[in-house]
Amino acid sequence: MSSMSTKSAPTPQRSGKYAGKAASTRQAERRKKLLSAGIKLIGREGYAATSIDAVCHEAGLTKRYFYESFTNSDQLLVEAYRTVTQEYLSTIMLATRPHLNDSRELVRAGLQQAFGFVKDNPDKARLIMIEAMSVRSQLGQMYGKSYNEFVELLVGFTKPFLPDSGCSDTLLAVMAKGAVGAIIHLCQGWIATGFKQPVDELVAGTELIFSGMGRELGILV
Amino acid sequence: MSSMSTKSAPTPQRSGKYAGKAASTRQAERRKKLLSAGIKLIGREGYAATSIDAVCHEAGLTKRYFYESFTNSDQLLVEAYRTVTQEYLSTIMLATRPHLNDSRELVRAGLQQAFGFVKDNPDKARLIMIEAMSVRSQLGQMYGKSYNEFVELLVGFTKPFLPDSGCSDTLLAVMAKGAVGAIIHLCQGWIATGFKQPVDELVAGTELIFSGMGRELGILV
DNA sequence: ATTAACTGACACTAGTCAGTGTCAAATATA
DNA sequence: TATATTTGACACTGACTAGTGTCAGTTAAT
Repeated sequence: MSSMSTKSAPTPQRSGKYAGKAASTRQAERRKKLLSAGIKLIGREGYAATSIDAVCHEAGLTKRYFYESFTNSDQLLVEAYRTVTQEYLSTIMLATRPHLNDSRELVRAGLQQAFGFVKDNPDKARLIMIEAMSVRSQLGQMYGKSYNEFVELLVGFTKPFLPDSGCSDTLLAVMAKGAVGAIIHLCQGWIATGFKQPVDELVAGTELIFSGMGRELGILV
Repeated sequence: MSSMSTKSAPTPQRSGKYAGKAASTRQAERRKKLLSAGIKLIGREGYAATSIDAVCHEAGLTKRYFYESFTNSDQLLVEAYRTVTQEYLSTIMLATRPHLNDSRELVRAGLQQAFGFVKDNPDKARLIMIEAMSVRSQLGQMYGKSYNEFVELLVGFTKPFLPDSGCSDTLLAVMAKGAVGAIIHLCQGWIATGFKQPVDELVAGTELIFSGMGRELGILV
């Protein structure tokens, strides 16, 4: 197994640098290129229509480097999904940060960003909201997981305003999941129809749903 | 092009019957078998993993008969989707018919059936709620269309209870789409986790969402 | 019984794509 | 300059599958 003695370990003549960059740096750059290419193509053409060759071509790399960073296309999808979902959640958290103490403004800012991101990043949105759920294998769990993060974010937003009586946690969870589902579904339809409808209408309608839920939960609006 | 004269039109020696059934009957039966097989396999294994050969095998027929009824697997999916969606809507309309004048009971009965159908027909549910949306091509429009039928059903339910003031039609449409989205999304998660959660919890949570929306719209609850 | 339509099993083609291998050119160090 | 590593282009294999074709056996009617 291990190289034995004098001759079997040839003295490395290089440090791993190439084009002025360390091996790990280059590797990371390649991975990032592939990920971006994957996000773009899967979001634009769909997962089923996106071949590994196409991703590599889009990234300006060859297959060997694909298999350097991913074991198969499923894993690329999983990583792409994770990356974009993370980004999506981050931008929403960022947009809502200034409004954490005003429930009305909190909802508005959150929804504005939730829909705004989709319009500004249609490929990414298609990826996480449409393509991701079709794939079995690992992603099924993956999808559920990030989805829960989303739900937890919402519950986290809600909790501070909640009167401590009210409804059970399970019920609250169902409602939060439903609310997330409403947003996602509206986005899906919005994407499918080429963003015809103005953002404000979507936000306004969703706001009403949320404020209704708030009322139902005993939150003053 | 057209057959010319005396000899070119050989006298047909049969009426088209076979196994005691007319040609059109047999054709329809085969089509139905293929459709059922498609629904089962696509719902169970996913569209991407379902080959035409597999559908034919499941149906107990050979490929020639597939192409007798469908031009390609996309079309099978479209027809399967149309069929199952129709069935789904019908059962909901049936379940709600006795409660058209009591908004509370109407919602309860509708939701009970909306979730109940999913649990009773997991393959069909997976087909129309998960597999269908992933496919581009014709189905994109198809999906949007049936989806709208769903929304219109909901708006139709709501209208009789609606005070004529209130909100615009566009806003109402957004809310209805959101509500449908909430249900579908809850179902998707439910399917993915193997129906662990009891139906009643889902119904109860969704009821709250609906009653909140009702309040927001000025419907007395 | 003979003939023609129908049926089912299966062979065949052509295209796609995942995953691996080869080789020459480019780059860094000695 | 000489050597080893990194890189990119591309060939190659094997598996899968859509769509078409063939052919022998079965059924219905003359």
